[in-house]
Amino acid sequence: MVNIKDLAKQAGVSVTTVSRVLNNHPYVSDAKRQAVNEAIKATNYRRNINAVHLSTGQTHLIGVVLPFLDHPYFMNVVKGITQAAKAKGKHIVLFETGYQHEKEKSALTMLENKQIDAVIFCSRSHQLKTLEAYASYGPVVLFEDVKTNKCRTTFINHSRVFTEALGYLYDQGHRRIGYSVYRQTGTNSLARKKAYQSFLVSHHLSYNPDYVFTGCLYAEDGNALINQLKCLTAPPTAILVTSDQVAAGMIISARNAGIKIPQDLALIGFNDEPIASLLDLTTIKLPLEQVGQSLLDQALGKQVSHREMASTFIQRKTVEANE
Amino acid sequence: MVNIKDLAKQAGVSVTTVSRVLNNHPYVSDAKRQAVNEAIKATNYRRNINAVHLSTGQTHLIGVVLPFLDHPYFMNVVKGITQAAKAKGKHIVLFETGYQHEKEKSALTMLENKQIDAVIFCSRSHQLKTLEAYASYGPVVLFEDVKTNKCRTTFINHSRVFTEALGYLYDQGHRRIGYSVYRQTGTNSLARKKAYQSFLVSHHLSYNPDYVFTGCLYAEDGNALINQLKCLTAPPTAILVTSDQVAAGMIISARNAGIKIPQDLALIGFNDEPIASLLDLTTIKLPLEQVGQSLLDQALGKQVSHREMASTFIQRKTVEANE
DNA sequence: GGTTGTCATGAAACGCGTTTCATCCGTTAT
DNA sequence: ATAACGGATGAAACGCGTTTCATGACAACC
Repeated sequence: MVNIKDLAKQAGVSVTTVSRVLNNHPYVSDAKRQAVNEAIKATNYRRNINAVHLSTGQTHLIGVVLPFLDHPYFMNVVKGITQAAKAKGKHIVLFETGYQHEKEKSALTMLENKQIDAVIFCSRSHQLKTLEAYASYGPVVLFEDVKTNKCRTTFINHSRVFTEALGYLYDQGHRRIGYSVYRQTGTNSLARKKAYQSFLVSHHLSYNPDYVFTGCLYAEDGNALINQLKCLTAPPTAILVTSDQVAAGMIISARNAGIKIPQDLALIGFNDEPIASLLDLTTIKLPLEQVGQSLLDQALGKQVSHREMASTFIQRKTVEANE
Repeated sequence: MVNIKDLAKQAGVSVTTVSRVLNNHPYVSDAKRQAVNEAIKATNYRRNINAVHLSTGQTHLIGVVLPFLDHPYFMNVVKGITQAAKAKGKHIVLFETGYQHEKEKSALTMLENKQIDAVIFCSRSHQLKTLEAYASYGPVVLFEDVKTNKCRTTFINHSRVFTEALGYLYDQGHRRIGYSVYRQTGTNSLARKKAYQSFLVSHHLSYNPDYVFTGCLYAEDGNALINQLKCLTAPPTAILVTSDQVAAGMIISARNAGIKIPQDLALIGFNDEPIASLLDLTTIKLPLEQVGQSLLDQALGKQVSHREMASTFIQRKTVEANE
């Protein structure tokens, strides 16, 4: 294997000059630059990436922490992150945690040990403070709407999105409106809860705990949700479902249960996953790939920044029946 | 940052001995081993991973090449690979290619440049010969059933699986049997085609090109397939669908089109994706996570090996209607 | 003419763990 | 008693690119 030293000898310059050519630095005369380039070609030189890493102290590895890989929501974020990473010559290290504390911690420890340059939390179970404490070791990026001057964030204003969606359902005549989430305590869920409660108050509706469904993530959970619904004497007439997966499960189960959508039950999903268009599901599209790109961008950035991403309401046929 | 040299001084031993302790090598006396371990604790020493990489010449990075990330099939393989990688202290570099030649090539080039230690092809568009040529630079692992003594393989015998499934449908009385695949030219598709043709011959059935559906990968494609079906005067009474995604799309579209499943159309899916149980889809489960683990294992192994993985027939309600 | 500044260039320091090789010592085998 | 061998240990070589700092040359400015 030829190295930069051989190259220098071959081109009749110093290793510094070679390095400068390699990294496109200024202050190299055209003659020498060309000589180096020729030597590179002649020797089929390959830069030793490990030596670069040792020298620069960077690993070019970005940790990506998420609970589940097998869900379109996270998958799309990862897709965006991966694309952006490739463009920047970075690699990603996946931490599929299932919200286990220790697994999240292992990502933080790797950041502390400089085994990764930065870490992106797509979702977390650790406290914000814990993550902030590690921000001194390297960039910590969050996909959630929290106030912090230590971590970078890209987020969706779930509070506003939820409020708007609830308002839309209200305007369609719905008065018994429910919603589903996965966790009760995540930042997003908390924001939604707050928005929901505020909405009820401002519209003079009473709170019914039976209208709030938790643990909903996959299509099977939508199936279970429909079964729960059947036990209610006054079931909700509309539900905001925080994943199209779940909504899809609901639509399929509802058919079997003889529940007509949207007549008996209106649904609004989230994410605009592929299944949504197939089932004509009205949904709120989130720009997850862009979110991923943004997250990676922030992971590489110098400054702490905060970015809000917009969502899009996609009207199909699970709220209003008319074509 | 303390380094191995400081550590050696602190413990009163040579760097070699420290290295031996760090790597659990034999031939270190208990006394020295303990002294080193104490020094490690006292100084909060962290091994510089980049120095290790430079020294060993390994990157601990494994390339994973696949066409699409957003499909349960590949996602599950990646999941298995990622899990196994974590256990072995390796990291994965994803190459989402969309079957573009150049993108696949970039993975091979990285292998050549020693930027990754090995590369796993979950699916490929390049010729086998091309991949084999790169096997001299590092392990090349394939998820397909091909004869090669240069690349390692983990595979499913799609030919046998297909033959069995076709036989099952035949025994159920079906004589107009079709199948769907994504690509026409992939190893798996070719194996299936062969199995299909052989099956027709041995069962004295005639070949009808209208019964072979290509370009089927996502649920939407299942929707399109049903539309195609409606144009046929003698549509197949049973279809082998090589992804539950597609089968799911078909089931949903079939309902809207008034096609009864399984009475009018029997379906067997593949992969046992989550949606399959929800829709009571009879399917052939592939152990994709285990496949992923095996692939990674082979990527790290010294020897070229070939492993067949078994599939499982999961009977639900899209072939036989009874009970 | 002297000062200041820009461009060009290379020597040397820096980052750090792994592994080979030589050596020394004590023990077992002959 | 002596050769042979295994265990223990450290010096030194190896892997290699980046970056700081010093220096020289030349142009521009006062």
